[in-house]
Amino acid sequence: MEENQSTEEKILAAAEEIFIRDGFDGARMQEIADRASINKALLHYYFRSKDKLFVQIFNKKLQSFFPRIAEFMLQDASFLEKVNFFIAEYMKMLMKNPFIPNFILNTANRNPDLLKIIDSTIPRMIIGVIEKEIEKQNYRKVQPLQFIVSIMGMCLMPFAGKPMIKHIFGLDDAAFQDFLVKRTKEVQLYAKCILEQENDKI
Amino acid sequence: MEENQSTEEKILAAAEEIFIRDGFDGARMQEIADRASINKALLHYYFRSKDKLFVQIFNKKLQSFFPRIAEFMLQDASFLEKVNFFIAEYMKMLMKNPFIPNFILNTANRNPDLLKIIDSTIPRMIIGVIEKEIEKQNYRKVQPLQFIVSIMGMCLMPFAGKPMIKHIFGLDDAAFQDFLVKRTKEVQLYAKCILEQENDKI
DNA sequence: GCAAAAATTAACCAAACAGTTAAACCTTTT
DNA sequence: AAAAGGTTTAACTGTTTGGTTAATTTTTGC
Repeated sequence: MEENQSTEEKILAAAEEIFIRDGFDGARMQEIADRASINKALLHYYFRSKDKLFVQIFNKKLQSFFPRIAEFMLQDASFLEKVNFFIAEYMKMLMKNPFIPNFILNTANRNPDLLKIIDSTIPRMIIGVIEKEIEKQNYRKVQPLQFIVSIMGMCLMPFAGKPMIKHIFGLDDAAFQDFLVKRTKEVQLYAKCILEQENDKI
Repeated sequence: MEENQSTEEKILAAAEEIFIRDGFDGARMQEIADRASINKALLHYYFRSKDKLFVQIFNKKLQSFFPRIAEFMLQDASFLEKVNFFIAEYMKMLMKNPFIPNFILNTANRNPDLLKIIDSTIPRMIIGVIEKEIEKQNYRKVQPLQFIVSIMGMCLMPFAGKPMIKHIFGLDDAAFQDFLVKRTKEVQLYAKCILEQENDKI
């Protein structure tokens, strides 16, 4: 625990760790207090309830889950460049926050109402961009939603499924890390394959 | 609650529902008992502890998470046929058990030791088959592990991320169902694209 | 039909939990 | 320097939880 943090920051940092590791139901207020090196009553002094503290953490993490790519998507780079950029940025974020996918997806499944704060303007604008790009370019008629979900699935899977993948394929930490490092380029390649597939092959 | 089930079956059915919906920490023994229409003490009479009951459910679900495809993978159909079969079978299973991905992946993340019962012989055999097929056929040098993880990610994502996808893209139940129905063919198409990408394009 | 065994229940228990209270402590203001 | 307001703590509370116990009911074996 760093000393030069304010109490509120210490609490948020501790709560983030515990909630992300244990989920809402598994997390204990006492453990959050211990990790922040404060008395448990202070948690309630600052955040009133477990729910309110959790929502705070969840909303914060939810924002990093949706990459800030709006600006880039509207630039006039080629579509493939945009897709590659998205994949690279997203994988970078995931490498830094490997437990986000599980935390967000699981919480969203248990309590979909928490998603209400999301502003869907940007994701839907991206769909629009993709639709136009696909029509404009000689890419086959990929369904934008199916395409996006596939890209996200390919990016997220190694993180959401890490223990599973490591176990069934017998990878140690080094081997898994190697797998992760190579993943960005592989997903970018797959995206290119999917987009450039000629129409007559379908 | 069906009447012609044995008490043990009633408990297992109720526990499955509750554990899959709420996870281990969120589940309550009392609620499982209520749903099975029995006294809570009976749970412990039959399964001793919450942990033991949970492990029973988890192991059962874990098996359906790994499709029985060993036989098919060893037949002499074409590789693309095998991949398509895998995707179709897996999507079929997921349609029937839409909450499995979240339950399994989340539990595995929180408690990787529970994966120890998995027999990895078959998954690794499949890797071997893919390696041979890729070498034999004129497919480019796809990395088998990357390829499998991608296929699984594309299949699982709609289920693990259902509330998220529905919300950010504004889909109602019907629209999401439509998305799901079209998904199998789309993933099969993507898999084909990935495999058939000519070497010189890379 | 009856005794032994298995199944089921109501009542209970100790631990764990989120949240509260009232007092102590520190910092700022005047 | 002392009042005031914000911060922190120890101790506590009411409830929920997984699990137990001892008694009761049902089933089984003879």
